[in-house]
Amino acid sequence: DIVQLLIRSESEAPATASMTDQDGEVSPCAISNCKNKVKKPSSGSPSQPSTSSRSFLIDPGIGLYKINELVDARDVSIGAWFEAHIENVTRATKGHKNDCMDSEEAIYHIKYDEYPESGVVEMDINNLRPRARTILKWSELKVGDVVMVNYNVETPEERGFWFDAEITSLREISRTNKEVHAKILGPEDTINDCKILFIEEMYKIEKPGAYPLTFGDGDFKRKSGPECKHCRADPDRECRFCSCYLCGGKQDAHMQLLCDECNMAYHIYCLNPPLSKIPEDEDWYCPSCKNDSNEVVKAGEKLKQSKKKAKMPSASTESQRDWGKGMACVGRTKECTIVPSNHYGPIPGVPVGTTWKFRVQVSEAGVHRPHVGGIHGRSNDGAYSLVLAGGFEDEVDRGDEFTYTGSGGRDLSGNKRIGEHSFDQTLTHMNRALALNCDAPLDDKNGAESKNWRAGKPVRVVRSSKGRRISKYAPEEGNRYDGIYKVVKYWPEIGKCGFLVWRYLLRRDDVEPAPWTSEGMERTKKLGLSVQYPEGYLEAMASKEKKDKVKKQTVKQEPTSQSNGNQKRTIDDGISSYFLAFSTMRMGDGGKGEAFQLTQEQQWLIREDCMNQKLWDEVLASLKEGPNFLKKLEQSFMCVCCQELVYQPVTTECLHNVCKSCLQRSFRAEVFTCPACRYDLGKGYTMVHNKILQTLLDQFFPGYSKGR
DNA sequence: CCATGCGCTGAC
DNA sequence: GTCAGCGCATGG
Repeated sequence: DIVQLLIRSESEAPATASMTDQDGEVSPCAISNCKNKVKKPSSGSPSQPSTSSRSFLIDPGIGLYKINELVDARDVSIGAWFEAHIENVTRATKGHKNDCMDSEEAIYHIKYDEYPESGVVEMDINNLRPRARTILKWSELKVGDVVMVNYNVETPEERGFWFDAEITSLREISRTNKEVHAKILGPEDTINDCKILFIEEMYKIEKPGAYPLTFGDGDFKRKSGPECKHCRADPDRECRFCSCYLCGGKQDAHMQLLCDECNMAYHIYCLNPPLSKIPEDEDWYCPSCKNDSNEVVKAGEKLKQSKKKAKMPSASTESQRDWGKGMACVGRTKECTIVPSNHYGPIPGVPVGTTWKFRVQVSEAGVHRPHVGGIHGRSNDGAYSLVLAGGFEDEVDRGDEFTYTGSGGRDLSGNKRIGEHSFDQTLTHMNRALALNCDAPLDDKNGAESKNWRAGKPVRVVRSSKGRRISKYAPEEGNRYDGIYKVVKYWPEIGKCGFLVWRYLLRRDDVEPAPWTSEGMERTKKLGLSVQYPEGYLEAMASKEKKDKVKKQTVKQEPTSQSNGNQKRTIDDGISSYFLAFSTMRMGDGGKGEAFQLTQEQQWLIREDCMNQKLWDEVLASLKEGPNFLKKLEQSFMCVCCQELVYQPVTTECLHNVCKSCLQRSFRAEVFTCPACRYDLGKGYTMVHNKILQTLLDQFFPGYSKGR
């Protein structure tokens, strides 16, 4: 399966090393390194690449592309054409192969040769159009041209998605219609006379053989029944090439205009304003397709400043500072996907006591997502987490109980993130969110107190070392996750700053011991929780301070530097219960940490999930590794399609676990094989939701289902 | 699209 | 030691 290949390529490709490769060489296709199941052609031809057939329209190493919408815009103008090498294809976030072919969310990493400063950009395949292969027009077709064709040819055989064909004859039927015959160029199945049915989505090959001949491996199967001549699907099914993009109708084909940019069809009468007749001009572009030649960035030209950047104050100032180099302005490199951003309660796998040097890391871990803000919440829902950083002198911290101050009331002029207190706070935005956590009716005048504070919504609390100036519970370094607290009451008052502030009383309600208690310290030690630094940070600091020959850090950082932890859950009430999951086993071989203890129910469920017995055996072997158990579990039950923990898993006959929705998407695209191993499941396959596995995963990763 | 923000660092 | 001011994620 293509998606799997992409994923493999991510793990096998030397990501950063090859990114900096400046020699201009086309990097070998990462996909070809994979042990994929795509059948190689049995005989080679000079023009056939030595790599196995590639499965994607976009290949490493091919030329000029257009970005309409960047997932990560960095320094690139949206809508720009630019010249680039596809460095490797890293990830298809969603969708099956066939979906990716003509739609949504495949994400690529590419390298700009001309714009090395732009680095890695992720983009949406749908907005990435190969221009090195000219999109053809009927008027340009000549006998002898080599073109890329796919399902637009009528052949006696079933074919893959894309292959080269040489035009052998042309006969003009009308201004808009030609009968075109071609010879397919291929190593094993040269077909002398095939008919090209339509030309949309067809590309002229400027250097025949320079591109892979085959992009698919024959997944497209001709159907025996009636079919649309464009998509070859059921004639009643909507086809993007012959249905009007606006009304969806197929009628009045002679009244349809095809956009020369996106190739979509439009009824002239559906347009706004409508056209009375087919325009004389050869080219026509639909309203949503820009065709501004100023937008094309030629090789060697500088990219235009992106709109977003142009708006920023930095555009007008001539600052010499190299913003973005240090940790002041970096972006996330990871994202917590195991639970949604509006998740209440602990993050599965992050034990109390986990400490990160920088706020951005806390964000990556999903414990407190905003980079700067103190409260994370939603004004109509509640607050999920907060950071105690001693921003207000009049806050009191007694460890298991503390007062906290809302946000706002600060003068942020001058593009600041924190500033002088200069006006009253209101119970809106995050302040309202935090108030909603209190189990009492909202009162934005006088505040409120809960009669049953434990019934409030849980808040993850992080203490920052900055809080040391007012609190002895703050960590010495970095930001430490201290567990779950609840809002006991909140009230407005005039703070030391002289303005009205909203104040909150939070009280700890967590079964995991607090890090400053003796029990907590012991556990921190046992789990080996030391301050985590960003990857390469310590090394960078060390080389920066060469004069300090004395190595301060004797503790070597673990390569993944990710926090680990374990937990189990019986009631999903948002209260941390990792602690119950551990038995304090003694580790004989120097292994640190606590072993993960399964409940009776979990043991029973695992035994019941007999189809996954082999997988469970593997996973259970890491029970002793405590903190690594959940990691291993997550890996083992990852869906190959969406790259996340399987949701509503279907365990296939070939013993792979795929999200039901992912499998359904594959089936909708008429691919009836297992996404993991291509085992033919058959069109009539009944997808059975493995509820036992779902129950188990919900227990191990509380909250993850809610994000799906 | 815009507003918000209990960080962070290099320059002074 | 102080401080200006950046990108970024997030919510609305």
